[in-house]
Amino acid sequence: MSKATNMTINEVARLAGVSKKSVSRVLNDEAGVSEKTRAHIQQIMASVGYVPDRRARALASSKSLLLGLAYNNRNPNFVLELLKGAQEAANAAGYEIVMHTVSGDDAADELIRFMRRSACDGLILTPPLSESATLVAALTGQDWPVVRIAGDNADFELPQIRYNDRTAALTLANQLLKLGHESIAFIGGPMHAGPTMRRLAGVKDAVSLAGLELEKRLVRYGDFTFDSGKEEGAVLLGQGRPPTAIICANDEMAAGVYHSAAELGISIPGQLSVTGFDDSPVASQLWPPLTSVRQPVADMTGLAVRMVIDGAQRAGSGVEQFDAQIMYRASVSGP
Amino acid sequence: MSKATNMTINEVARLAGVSKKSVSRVLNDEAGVSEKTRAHIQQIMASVGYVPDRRARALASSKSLLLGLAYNNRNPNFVLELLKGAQEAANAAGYEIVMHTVSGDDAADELIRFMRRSACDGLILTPPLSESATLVAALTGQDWPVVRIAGDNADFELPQIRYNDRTAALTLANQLLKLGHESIAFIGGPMHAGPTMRRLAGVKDAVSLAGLELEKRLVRYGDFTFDSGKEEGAVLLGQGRPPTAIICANDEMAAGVYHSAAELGISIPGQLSVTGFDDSPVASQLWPPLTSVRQPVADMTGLAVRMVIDGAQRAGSGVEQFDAQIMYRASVSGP
DNA sequence: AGACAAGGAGACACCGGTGTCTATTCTTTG
DNA sequence: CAAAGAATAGACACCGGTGTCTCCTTGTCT
Repeated sequence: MSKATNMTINEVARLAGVSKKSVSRVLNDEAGVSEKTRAHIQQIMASVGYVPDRRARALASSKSLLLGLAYNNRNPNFVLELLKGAQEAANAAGYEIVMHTVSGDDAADELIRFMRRSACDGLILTPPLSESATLVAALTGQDWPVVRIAGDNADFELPQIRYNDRTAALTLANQLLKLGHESIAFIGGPMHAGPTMRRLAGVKDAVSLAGLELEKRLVRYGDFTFDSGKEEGAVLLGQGRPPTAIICANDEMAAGVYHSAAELGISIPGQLSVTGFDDSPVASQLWPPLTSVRQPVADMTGLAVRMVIDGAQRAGSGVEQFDAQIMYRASVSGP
Repeated sequence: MSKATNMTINEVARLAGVSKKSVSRVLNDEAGVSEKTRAHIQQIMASVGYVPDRRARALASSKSLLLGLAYNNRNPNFVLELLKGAQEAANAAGYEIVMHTVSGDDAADELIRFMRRSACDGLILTPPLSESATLVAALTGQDWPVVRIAGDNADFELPQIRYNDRTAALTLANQLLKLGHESIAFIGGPMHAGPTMRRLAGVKDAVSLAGLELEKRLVRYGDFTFDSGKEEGAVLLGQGRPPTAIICANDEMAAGVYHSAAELGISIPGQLSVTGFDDSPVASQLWPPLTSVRQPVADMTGLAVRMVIDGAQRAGSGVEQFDAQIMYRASVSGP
């Protein structure tokens, strides 16, 4: 309803009968203004609906109050969860979020150019971008703060928000073992990729602890797409001794496994238990609903935003750990 | 790799042996500089890697080179498609996209405050926000350009990018009729909501044209969620004379119908044809793959961005129409 | 050759705040 | 009660560009 008022700090100062510097002090919660004067100025500002000009503040203080959020993830739910957490935390602190999709080959160059163009005050790197060693190296030592959200425990110098998918995979596999599964398969994303390796490692941990061995023939690699899950699922289920449980590195691939199982007439969870990662909406929509690993994504970006704003550039300083939650659903039962 | 250089326009001007105003002219493609001087200045700028300070430009020109993208849509794929198209077009023009999720009740107030805080140069309204008459009214006449992306043909004063889901629904229903279906059902989102009403109208159009009638008992309303689709699907399929085809107003609800059909032992497409809207990834992942209506979302936001940048505020000026494409898949066959 | 028009380039104020330094006022203390 | 010190407020330059106005070239026409 209210139209823009276009007040300037000078007019407010004149109305309040003080200098514009005093108004500025009140705006920025600086010391050096008596309580009485401060209250008076605040009252004037409120009554005329004064909103300071972001552009002028940006120039004078060399802070743009913008934060960059870089992503190249293919999972839309994941990305929007990231955005949601970031936006809430940013707005609460008077910042705005500028999204940037990394699409080219040279992510480092692209992001550096983005940061210069946009004049963002800091950058939040999300997976899988955040797990590229070369990218992280290139962004270390730039003159703006960067926080990584990543699952690895690499000893980079950038502050990190870490989620522990290895432990989550271990817990998940343990649960399957406890139910009596002895033939557990794993479908990862691209081989050597961080998430794939961590989740595979977690499964291996659990199987080893149970005194069993993860058979090579039961470890397959897709590319996180539905089709690849379907394909690798078909390979696994078409074997002589098919597994009784398949742990997939994301929900899309698990959905693909559902398809393959249906085509082969294999019932879930009767003959086959299936699990996923990410707890995306599709997990609840599959039939039977898919057991999946849920990461507190929005909380993580929220913290990342606060860390960037605090200028958390102190080297190697922060590795904040977040734990995953396993959403048990009907896609899992005893063999 | 390259570190920030922090050149100022003054230094560039000194290096080039011209006034800073001339550099500014070159930066902004203004007239008043001879080709020779222009080339010289450009060469200097390139050689020192000069990037003008966005903050200073913003203050001096009262343009922030930021565009707001407001959304409250629940479909992540849709939102990211919007973002993708917007970002590409914006970056090409030197702009950045600031995302804003509308979450509160008073969208108008929230957006006006957002625009003032963020100092964006313009706003893109996406559905369903863009179809709220009160919101559109409140945003009309503000001192920044707004472009609506919406399916209605309301005669608002704001420029609009229009997608035609009514016609798409008509075409879809026609196809089903042609296949021999005489008992077609419809599951919409909330009653009275724009998309629901338009899609329903399209279906009604087709049925009427075929000399048939859309039975009241075969029109149901959900809320665009998987669960509601499942529920309304169960109602439709549990009736005495169940429909042989169900048109759903989005893919999520269609997925719900799949569940209900499976529980009742009804085969798709053998005994029941199902269609959705949005062509979200889930459409290809359902079994059998779902026939769905695809809107060129990214193209629409791309155009929206260009219109906002052009300051397309000339009242009632633009209604640009985009046509939908129907992705025919195996979920449809003759009865 | 002289006068005039048109285009190219520069000087300078200005956008709306913040940073720094100085002047004033109010306390506190010997 | 005077002097010293702290707290408060203001003056003014400055951030790095753009807008406006003026001046100086250069070319053209009579």
